[in-house]
Formats: sequence, C-alpha cells, structure tokens
Amino acid sequence: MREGSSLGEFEQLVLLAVLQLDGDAYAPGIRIAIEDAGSRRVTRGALYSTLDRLETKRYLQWRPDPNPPSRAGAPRRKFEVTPTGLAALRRSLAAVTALTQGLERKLGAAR
Amino acid sequence: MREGSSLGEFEQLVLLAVLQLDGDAYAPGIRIAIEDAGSRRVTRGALYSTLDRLETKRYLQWRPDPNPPSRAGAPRRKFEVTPTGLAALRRSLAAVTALTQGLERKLGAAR
DNA sequence: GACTATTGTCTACATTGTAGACTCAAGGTT
DNA sequence: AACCTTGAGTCTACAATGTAGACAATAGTC
Repeated sequence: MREGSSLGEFEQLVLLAVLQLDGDAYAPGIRIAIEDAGSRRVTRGALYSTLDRLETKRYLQWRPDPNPPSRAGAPRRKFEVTPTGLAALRRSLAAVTALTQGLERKLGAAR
Repeated sequence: MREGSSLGEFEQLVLLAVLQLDGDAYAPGIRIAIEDAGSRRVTRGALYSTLDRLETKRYLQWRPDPNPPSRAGAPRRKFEVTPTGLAALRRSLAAVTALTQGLERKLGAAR
C-alpha cells in the first residue's frame, strides 16, 4: 500500500455507511445501506473484501458484537471508523466537493 | 466492460473536471484542475489512461482542437462529457450524496 | 437428524489507478 | 543546419480496488 493512498469509490461508500449506522455497523446492515443509497447490488464478497482492506489500512476497526443475539451464523463484527479513516474520507470527499462547485445546474437533482 | 458499470473515484473526478472546464477541456488543463481540487499529484499516464477508458465507455468524446495555436507538441484533444456520461456521473454522485446526509457534523468543513 | 437461514471466509478474476519511459513536432539558439 | 527545450500525446507494465460465487460454520425449526 502506498502512503496516503486515496479511497476508491466503493471504499468511500463503505466508510460513509459505517458512519451512518453509528454504533450499529455490522456487515449485513452496511450492505443494505449501500444498496439502498446507490440502487445497486452489493455482493457479500465485495463488501467483506473491502472491509478487510480498510481494516488493513487502519481506516476501520471492529470488535465482536458486544451483545450477540442468539441466532444462526458466525458472530457478527461491529465496525467503527478510526480517526485516520475519517480524515481520509474527508480528504477524498473534499476533491469531489470542490469539483462539484458551480455544476449544480448540470448535475441536476443529484446535489 | 460490464453493463452499467459504475464510475471509479478518479473517473468521477475526471468527468467533473471536464464539466468544469466546459468547452475548454484539454488534457493538461484537466490535470491541473484535478490536482488543485484534490491537493494531489496526477501523472499524465494516469490521466490519459482514464480519458481513453471513459471514451471507450462512451462517457467522453473528443475532437481535435478547433483552433490549434502554433506551439510545440501534438495537436490537443478537446473533451466533452456525453449525455450518457453525465447520467453515469449523476448516478455515481447520488450514492455519495445520499450516504452523506446527516453527517455534516462529523465530516466537518468538507461539506 | 435434516433443512434452512445468517454470518463470515476464501479464491479467482476483472476493472481501475499509477508511474515512467518513449515519440513526435514546433520554435528558439547557436 | 544541428541542437535543445517545451508541450502535447502514446505505450507498457504493474499495483490497487472491485466483484462474483463457492464454501464453512452455527443456531434454530421441523
């Protein structure tokens, strides 16, 4: 990994979703949040790969579900954005925001 | 290329820069616009690869500089975002926008 | 015990991002 | 004329990111 590497498009969405779910960010919910926001499909493989890569970069960290309900499946992982991750996300969004200025008309309702 | 493929992070920035430069979008200027907005370096190789890939997807098109000044170098290519490209950009930004709602505080000055 | 549902892991491959060397032409310098 | 510099663009190779789908493990239900 290069130093100060910027975030990919999907990585941005994952970090945003984790922030949105604040304190309740488990993989299945993250997946749904992104699908809803983007009107697109997200496979579990894609999501977990990205979560793991963000963890490697120290942009995310997780703990086991502190309150594991009795249900099927492996114990859930509860994700949290690190300060470093938040900083990277800010930097990444700043570029988009700057280049979006003045294009509200052309970009239509998206902004 | 898959159908309805979404835009990468750098692809978004390139399309935005072309829109910003409206009618005056040549590769060197696009490069500067992105560097300024993102406070980062953009090599020519990275930019031309992406421009060509966006052209292949029909998100961008170009014509030779209609008013070629007498100067060094190959004739410049003047880029333009196609309607399809604009639609793809809107879709792509919509996801970020949706997931950003309510996070203004946490994301700080970036929004 | 078999079946189903939920979570996560793993592997392979496709797409996107990046760096740097190379080419080519116009104009200035000597 | 020969050379250098500058400004465009091309090409190749590789790294990082995105995606799909098969597999594993566990808890409840029947």
